[in-house]
Amino acid sequence: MVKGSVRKARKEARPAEIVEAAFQEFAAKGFLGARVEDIAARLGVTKGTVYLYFPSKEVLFAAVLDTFGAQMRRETDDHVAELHGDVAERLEQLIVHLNVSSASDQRLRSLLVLSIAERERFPEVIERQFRATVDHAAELCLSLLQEGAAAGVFHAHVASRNTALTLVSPCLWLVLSGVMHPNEPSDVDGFVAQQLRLLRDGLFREPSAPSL
Amino acid sequence: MVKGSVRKARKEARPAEIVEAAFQEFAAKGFLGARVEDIAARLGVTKGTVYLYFPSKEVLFAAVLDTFGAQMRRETDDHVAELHGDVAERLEQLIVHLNVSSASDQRLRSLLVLSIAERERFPEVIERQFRATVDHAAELCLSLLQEGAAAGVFHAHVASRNTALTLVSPCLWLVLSGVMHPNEPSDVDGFVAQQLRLLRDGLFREPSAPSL
Amino acid sequence: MVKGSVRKARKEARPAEIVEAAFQEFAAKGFLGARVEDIAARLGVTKGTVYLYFPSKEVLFAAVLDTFGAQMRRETDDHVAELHGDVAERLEQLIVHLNVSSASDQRLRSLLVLSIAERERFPEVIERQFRATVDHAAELCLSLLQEGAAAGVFHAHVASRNTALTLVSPCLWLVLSGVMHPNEPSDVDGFVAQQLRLLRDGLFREPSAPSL
Amino acid sequence: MVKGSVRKARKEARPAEIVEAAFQEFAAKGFLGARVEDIAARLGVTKGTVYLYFPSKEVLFAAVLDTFGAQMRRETDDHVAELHGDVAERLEQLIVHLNVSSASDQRLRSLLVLSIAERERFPEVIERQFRATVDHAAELCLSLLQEGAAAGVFHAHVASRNTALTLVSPCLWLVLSGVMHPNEPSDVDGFVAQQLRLLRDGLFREPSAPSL
DNA sequence: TATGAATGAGCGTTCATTCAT
DNA sequence: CATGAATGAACGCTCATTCAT
Repeated sequence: MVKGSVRKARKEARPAEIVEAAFQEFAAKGFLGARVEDIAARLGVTKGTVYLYFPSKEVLFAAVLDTFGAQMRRETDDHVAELHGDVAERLEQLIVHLNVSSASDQRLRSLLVLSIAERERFPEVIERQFRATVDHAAELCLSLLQEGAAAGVFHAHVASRNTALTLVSPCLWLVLSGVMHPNEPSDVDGFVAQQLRLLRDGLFREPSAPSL
Repeated sequence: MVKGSVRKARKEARPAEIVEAAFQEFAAKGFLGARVEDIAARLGVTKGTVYLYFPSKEVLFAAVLDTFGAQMRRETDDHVAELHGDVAERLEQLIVHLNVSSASDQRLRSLLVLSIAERERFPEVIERQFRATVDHAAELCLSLLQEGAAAGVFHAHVASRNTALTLVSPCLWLVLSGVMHPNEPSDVDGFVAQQLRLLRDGLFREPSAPSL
Repeated sequence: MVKGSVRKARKEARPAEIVEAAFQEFAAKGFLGARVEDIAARLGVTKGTVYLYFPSKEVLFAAVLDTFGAQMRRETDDHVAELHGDVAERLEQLIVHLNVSSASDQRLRSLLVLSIAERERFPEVIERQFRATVDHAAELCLSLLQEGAAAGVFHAHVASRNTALTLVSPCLWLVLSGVMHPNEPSDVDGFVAQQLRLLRDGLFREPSAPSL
Repeated sequence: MVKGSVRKARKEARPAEIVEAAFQEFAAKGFLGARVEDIAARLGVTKGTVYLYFPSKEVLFAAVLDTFGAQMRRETDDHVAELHGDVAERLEQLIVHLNVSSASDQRLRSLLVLSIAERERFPEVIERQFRATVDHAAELCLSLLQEGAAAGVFHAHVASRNTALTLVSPCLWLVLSGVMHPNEPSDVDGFVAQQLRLLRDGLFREPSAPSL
């Protein structure tokens, strides 16, 4: 009983371990730059072992994206399910959450990097991946904007995809900033506070300024 | 004599031609995926010729980033020099320009992609590159925000880097969107109009809503 | 007890089963092309099991050749022991038998293929093997030719190895044909009948034609 | 002029050199056993060079078979064109030629070996190859048999493919013998003389013996 | 200045073999 | 007796780089 279960547990855990290690290597070096041998070395095994579980580097890469893409989407959805309060409060919570995740989640950074860098080599996987993260976030935003507009809380014209994308865009900056300067943590709190303030007050001291 | 000067012209034009061809290959395939032979083939020469002007693929890559990074920066600066009108008008013009460039300039897309994909392999070159584009745009924005705040046109608190980054962020979306779906052109005009409207009116129908 | 003897029977039968399965794989794919895992899979066991009975793929291959080579030789000898009638009748029976075996016995084909393909890798084993089949058949023929010549039934000069080889050669064609076109069964009956007729009548209408 | 022609000559000669070297390696070790590096080493170059001329080991193998198959067929046809004398004389000359070639031509041996060993891996190439050698020889024989039968020189029934194959079969023995025992040269002259004698006189001292 | 044949280090992948269970 | 996860040597193929022409 116990005898078999040790190996079995190992075997069942391996694919996830490999995907995790591969994620790190791919994120750091890109698809071509990552060596299967180095992925294996992260687990303390040799490259042959990787091929026991994945038939090729390509398939492994796709598994990495699918695994973490699904994971990110699930986590976002879980968070959305917990939003509470009126529509303005919920939108604020969503924006804060997206900003905080973008700034702090290493996986998100890596996914974006890989999606951009390898889009030509794995178009379908990455398309799926991209829809599951950036597009998905925009859609969540859009729902709340529509709800708020319908309730008369927001201006009617903000119930648009363009607004949703505008609200989500600062997260791209956070992700990008994390990618380019991983050692200079962003001031997320200040950043998101400023975003919310802009949304509330706009740029101008005089409300409904004529120009711009 | 004439022959000589044709040759000379050729010789002097070659590095730039090679950098241009290399840019296209690198943008399409990444640093590792691009073959020196294919870069040469774009010019109708053979790979040996590339090595007459650049000692290695690495150096060529750095030259590509530096050349186009400087080019982009110069173009942005040139545009900024032509801004006119009051501060609000100039900010609007800048935002429109950044959005339009981000949506339509293939070189911008490629630079961002390469910067992200190869950041680990060429950290210094890309750091420089990144500062010359994204950071630079944010700084230009910030100047105008500070000017507007000082003049009392904008809220005082918007004279911050965080605001500048927020304003610039939608451009990242446009670049990203162009990278991921090059065949589905974005609705830049509608997108930028919505950004400007949000900046003017904020989200809420009731000005100065208490929460958010 | 009963369980034990079942196991024992299993254990004793295993080497033969493995050799049989290996023969099929080797015949189909060659020594290098055959995978130990596939040999094992034919028996419904895993590759570790093969190594319980054979220390290496090489040894297994040698066992395959020796086993089936001996088997073929034994079957030929058994048949020869049953030949009856006068020497001409016995020679005819032998020729028919060799032809029919060559055309119909899959094992013979496989042995010849393996002998030819792997002769450099296993020179001794295959030398043995070859002597046990082709050379052996020629020797059996030669005995009968010598007996017939001594009895004055055949021309004296046919009591030679060269004649024996000539008589045996058509079998090579049948084997080869079966190897190359396994789905186009040869017309063995017509083929052997024609061989016998040639042996009886020669090529020419005028007996003892002067030339040729 | 001279400058370029040295390299050009080299380049034009290379494919043939590589095919020749590859033929030797493939014949000795089989397709899987032959290493591209060893093929290159026979020419004093490195494996990269082989790939300048052939895109893969598979293609190189096919080129080897096609090159030498065509070569053998051409040589046989050339010889047939020079046959002279009456039909019996020409048949004799053809048989002698086929026997001598089979015994002495290393290329023929290698082709047969490769055809047999790699038939599953390269079915079409080898089918073509086989038709160009063995089948082709039988057809040449058949033509003469038909001519002789029509002329009333040979028995009518020998104008059959079965007879042709019977006449050609001893060549298979010579080829096979050369493959298996390259250091024991066959007694071709005696062997072929015996074949011809059998064809003329048959086996029996009494012409038209009743049985067999 | 330009060529392109040649090099050789490097990596993806396979598979015979081992051994802890 | 049997398993099958793990190993690691081997090989096909690629491509940046060199250099004789």
